Amino acid sequence: MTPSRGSLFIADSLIMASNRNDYSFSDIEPKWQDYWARQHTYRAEDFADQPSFYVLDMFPYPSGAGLHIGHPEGYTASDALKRFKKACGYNVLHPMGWDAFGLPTEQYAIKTGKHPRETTKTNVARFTQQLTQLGFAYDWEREINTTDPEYFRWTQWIFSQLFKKGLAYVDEKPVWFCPELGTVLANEEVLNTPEGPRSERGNFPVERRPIRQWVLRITAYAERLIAGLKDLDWPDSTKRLQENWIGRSEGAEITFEIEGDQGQLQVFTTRPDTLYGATYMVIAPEHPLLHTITTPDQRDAVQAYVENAKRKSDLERAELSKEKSGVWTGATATNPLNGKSIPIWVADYVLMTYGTGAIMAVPAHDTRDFEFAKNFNLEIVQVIEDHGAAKKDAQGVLIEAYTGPGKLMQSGSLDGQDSETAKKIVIEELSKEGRGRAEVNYKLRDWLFSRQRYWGEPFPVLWVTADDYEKIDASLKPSGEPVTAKIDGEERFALVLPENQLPLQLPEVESYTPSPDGQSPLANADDWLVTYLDPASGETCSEAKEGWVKATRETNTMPQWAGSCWYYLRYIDPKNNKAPIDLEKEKYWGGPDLYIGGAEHAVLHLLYARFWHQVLFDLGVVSDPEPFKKLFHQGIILGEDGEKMSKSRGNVVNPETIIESYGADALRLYLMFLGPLEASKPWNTKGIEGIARFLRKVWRLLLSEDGALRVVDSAELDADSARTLHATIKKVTEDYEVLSFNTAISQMMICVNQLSKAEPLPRQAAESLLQLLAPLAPHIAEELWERLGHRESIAHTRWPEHDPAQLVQDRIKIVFQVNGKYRGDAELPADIDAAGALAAAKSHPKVLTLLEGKTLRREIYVPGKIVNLVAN
RNA sequence: GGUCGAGUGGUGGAAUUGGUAGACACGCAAGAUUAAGGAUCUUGUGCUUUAAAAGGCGUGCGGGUUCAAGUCCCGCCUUGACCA
Repeated sequence: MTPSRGSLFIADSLIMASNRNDYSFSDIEPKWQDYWARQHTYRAEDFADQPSFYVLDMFPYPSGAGLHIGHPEGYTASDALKRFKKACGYNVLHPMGWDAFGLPTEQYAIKTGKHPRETTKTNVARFTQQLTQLGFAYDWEREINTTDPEYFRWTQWIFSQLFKKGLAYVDEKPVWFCPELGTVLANEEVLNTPEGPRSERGNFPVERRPIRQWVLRITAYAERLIAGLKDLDWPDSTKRLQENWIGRSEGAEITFEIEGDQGQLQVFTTRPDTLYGATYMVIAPEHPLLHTITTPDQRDAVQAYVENAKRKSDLERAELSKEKSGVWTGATATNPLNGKSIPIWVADYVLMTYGTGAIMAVPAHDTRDFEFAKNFNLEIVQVIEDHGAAKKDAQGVLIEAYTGPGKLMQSGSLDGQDSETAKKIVIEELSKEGRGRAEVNYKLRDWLFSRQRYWGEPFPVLWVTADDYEKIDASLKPSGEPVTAKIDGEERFALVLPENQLPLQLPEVESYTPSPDGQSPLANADDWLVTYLDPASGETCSEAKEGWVKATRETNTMPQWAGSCWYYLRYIDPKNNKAPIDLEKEKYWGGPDLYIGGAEHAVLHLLYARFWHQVLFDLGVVSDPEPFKKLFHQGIILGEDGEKMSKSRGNVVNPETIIESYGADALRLYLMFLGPLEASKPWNTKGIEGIARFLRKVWRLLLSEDGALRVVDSAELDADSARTLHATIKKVTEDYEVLSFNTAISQMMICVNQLSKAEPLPRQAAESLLQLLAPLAPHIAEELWERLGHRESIAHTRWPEHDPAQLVQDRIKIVFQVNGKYRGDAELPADIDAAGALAAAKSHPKVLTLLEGKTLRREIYVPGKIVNLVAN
């Protein structure tokens, strides 16, 4: 294996020669990466007697493509912050893990037959290597992987808790199904495109199909999810987004009698004050009462209309700009306030999934109702005064809905009331008669929680017959109503596996391909599918036993969101095999002090995780109802052309090639130097030269070309350099705290430029500079630190503090303005008074000429800054 | 259509309790050094009038407040994100 001693020796000495004196990042970087890993430099210690700081990144999906340049952006910020906080004396927790269930791996398995487990392993190894190469020093002892049975065991456990609390149920509503992907999708995973509804992943057409689904009752937490937002330190835009997504609206549920004794119709409205203006009603094509109320002569038209509506998406149907369609059902209802008879129409702009699936239409004051009424010549009655604000034609007829404020009119006894008061009166009157009540409605729908896929967490659920269900111990059942479903045409009851039966592992299957009818690949794993169960303990066995009951397993798997809903908790206690997390550890670390991740997860992941966390809080698993107190969205790195990086555009920048040419430190610094962390900014490969120069300057600042140290132990820094150094310590410290890395780097550049003029360079100054640089460029900082003679890592040194006394200047520049324009300046004593400053200004030659022949009207002196002389 | 955000040199971006706009970089130009350089160093670089000195104009557009506005207020334009 070894060729010959001689040749090796020569090669070594050659490397050494280039290595000693030049900044050779390719030698330095692996050395320190290895050091941090072996020394466990950034190990987080439970219960250490220091303040804790937990910084969390959104963990990646380990795709086959490896890291792209977007990953290191946020990860550099968190790595730098972690190193900074540690130097400031915090016990830091900065973990990393893998959101490894998911479609691409499974697609790859379908194509190649390779088990997703194997692909995941390969991809994780690649990602780990790439992250290490970037100098990210995680506490790898806390690494988690959502596909690890020891992890998803607790994901399943959390699902069981949801099930037992009655927060999980099975439904067979129409859901989005994507034939291409072979799975159903959540509303959030479907995009509204000009070609109709498409899957977010892959942009394939999707359609509505009724399929048996697991659904989580997130709507039960809608109120708390809105209320909890208030105190979070999140970007306002993200909070607003979640708020809109939950879509709370206050209003009333009102009961209309259907004429001809056909029962009642419930509607939800946010404008009960406009009830007198309700001139017709609309029910959704899916409304259960539609067929009962439709009159025989309208039946065919209604039937045809309903068929047509099935093909449209909710978004398509709700589109404002679209021409409204609809058909009269032949039925009429009675307006509960004025007893007027109004027609009931069916129209697809009313959605079954929102409110009650029926509305009272007030065309005068609702845009969509107005368009509909115009289209079908329905009566329009204005009941809110507009005082000339509404658009009307020459005859004084409304030409569009008036949605503004105003007092009531044409509303009987309510005339003259303002809307808000009228709402209350109407609700009060109706509820007295039992025809209505105040009601809060949410746009948020329950969370469709199952996928017909292989590569996901199996549900810890068994289906049994009604008779057998009776025998099952209550601890395996939901607290409220049983969860039932028709499976193969027969009614079955759901129960969950007991904790000691978890994790429920995925079976080995021959094919990962889902069947075109929406059946999961798990449905073909016969041995796994059927099991026998002890009704008392929930223990299972593949053989039938005396007194045990036969059960079939749930064949759906959980969506990718499941694992990411609670991973931030598991980092705190990754090896716990008694509970998802130990409460004492949870209390010690608290939630993440900072969560850094892209804004694209503003509604999905962040809302789901908050929901689970609230449930875990109710269960006593965690001590705080909110998981992420502080959130930061990094912007995205665009391609050099200013467009989003994508393979098809060919503008993708690969971090590995940048590291090869410039090193990880340069890449890290440059990513942070590009602009504010939160901004989207274009990559520019040329710009990294400036950073590379900066790093070489730092190297040369401390080491001369022959490799000798340039620092002098006992030297004093000149006043200018000292001021710059201390100003830099101050600014960099403040900037790191708020993630303003771009300005911190500028300041360090200024400092290096200044210090390179200082001769000799005191050791103290050089060391402070390295400490400031270390969070962002840790490799070069460690290397130079070592060459300065230190035996211990720079990570263990205490963060430098600036000396305010060094910042004080005895002479300062005062700017002179005449009539608000700069005309000169002067160095004046810092403590100069107004009279002195004004006198200095007035004696400045240029100021003198400008004031000549003019009368001085006003003199302004802003202490330490500016003199403005107003004259004409 | 609505909501929110953003418009600053050739480029990325600094600067907001209102106080010299363009820090720091990239790029470009000139020079030095070098066998060479995609290395290093120095100088210059918002636009414009001018030989120069010295001016004028400048933060999307138009108004306003103020001694003073990139920063505050009003209206508009463009653009991005999200929602409908």
